[in-house]
Amino acid sequence: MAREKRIDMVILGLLSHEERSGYDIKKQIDGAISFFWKGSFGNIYPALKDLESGGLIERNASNSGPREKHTYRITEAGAEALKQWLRNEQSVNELRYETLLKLFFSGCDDRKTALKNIAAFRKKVEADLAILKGYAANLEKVREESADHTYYYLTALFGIKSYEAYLEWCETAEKTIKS
Amino acid sequence: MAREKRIDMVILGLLSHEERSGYDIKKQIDGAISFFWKGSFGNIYPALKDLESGGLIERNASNSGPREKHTYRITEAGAEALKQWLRNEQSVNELRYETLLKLFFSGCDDRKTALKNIAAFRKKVEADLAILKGYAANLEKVREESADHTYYYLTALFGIKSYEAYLEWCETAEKTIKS
DNA sequence: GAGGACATATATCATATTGATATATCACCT
DNA sequence: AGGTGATATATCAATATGATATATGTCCTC
Repeated sequence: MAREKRIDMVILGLLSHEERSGYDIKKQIDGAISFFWKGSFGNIYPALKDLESGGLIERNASNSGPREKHTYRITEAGAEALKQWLRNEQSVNELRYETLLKLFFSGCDDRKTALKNIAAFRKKVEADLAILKGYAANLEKVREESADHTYYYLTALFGIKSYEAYLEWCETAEKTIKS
Repeated sequence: MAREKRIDMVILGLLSHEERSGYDIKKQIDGAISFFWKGSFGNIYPALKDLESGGLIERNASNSGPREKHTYRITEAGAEALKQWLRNEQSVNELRYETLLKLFFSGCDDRKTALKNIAAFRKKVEADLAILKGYAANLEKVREESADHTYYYLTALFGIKSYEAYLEWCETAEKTIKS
């Protein structure tokens, strides 16, 4: 069997707080979640249909607005499935870093190429780190309000710590390659 | 268009050093490369055929041994394609961390679940860190021999620095959740 | 030397994901 | 009236994953 559909769990997790449409879900994933998990319309919409036919979510009556938009709510079975997944300690954690792949094969070209790739990586990391820091600062203010905010904060902190380590590594890597 | 086939570049990079079979390539990816890029038979074998028909690699005459095994060598066109890719500064770098996804939604269950997931994550990171450290120690010894080894070492160092940051984060996360 | 376990070697398939594109409405500004 | 960009859903080709199928070679043990 191929890997389980994690997008199902992302959807259930997001719906556990509030009713949402597919479009809303995509926007949310693109925000806070995207740095550790991705989602696309191409898997969100089919997943919504599957979850509905499996009884894990229910579709609300078309909203009153003029535009076609259907929101979904989580069912009890859905909440149970979400909990089961949370309680399963086995998790897939993987990196897909093309920058490291290029560095690994950098012996095939001169060192300037390697340095350029590291410089581009550093630039991206610096930009993303600034975003994460702003996000975490906002979350820290509201951490007392609910446990959820604490968890959101901790995922952001993970990114901050990682990215800071990446920047330190860039220093070392640049020095090593130049020497 | 869907994302470019990076497996092609992994194969070209590996073949740029030595002739190999699909099986050899898989083994190599599973070793040093797997912590930042994955490959499977399901995409390696089709990619070998595509690369061959595109003239980027050539298949050697079946080897003398009794078992079916064909090795491939890189062509000049293949080496050029590899360089072009190396010189393209745009790279896809992404995380897929189910542990963070679970943590993000941990408000749906009690804090014990969150702590268990972090503990499992920590255990895995500690094990992988030990492997990476052993790998890096071996590479440091032979770093003078060729530029390649320096690059291999730097990718391992990236893993070590990241994983050490992860472990620090685990400490903070556990304390925060318990308090 | 028969049998089992495991590594070697290639191939294929169902499922999952990505990234792009298509289509259409709505909100806002000029 | 026209343009831009956000909202909203849907679908598709290309790609990747993980499992399975098939078969041979090697090594150890009983």
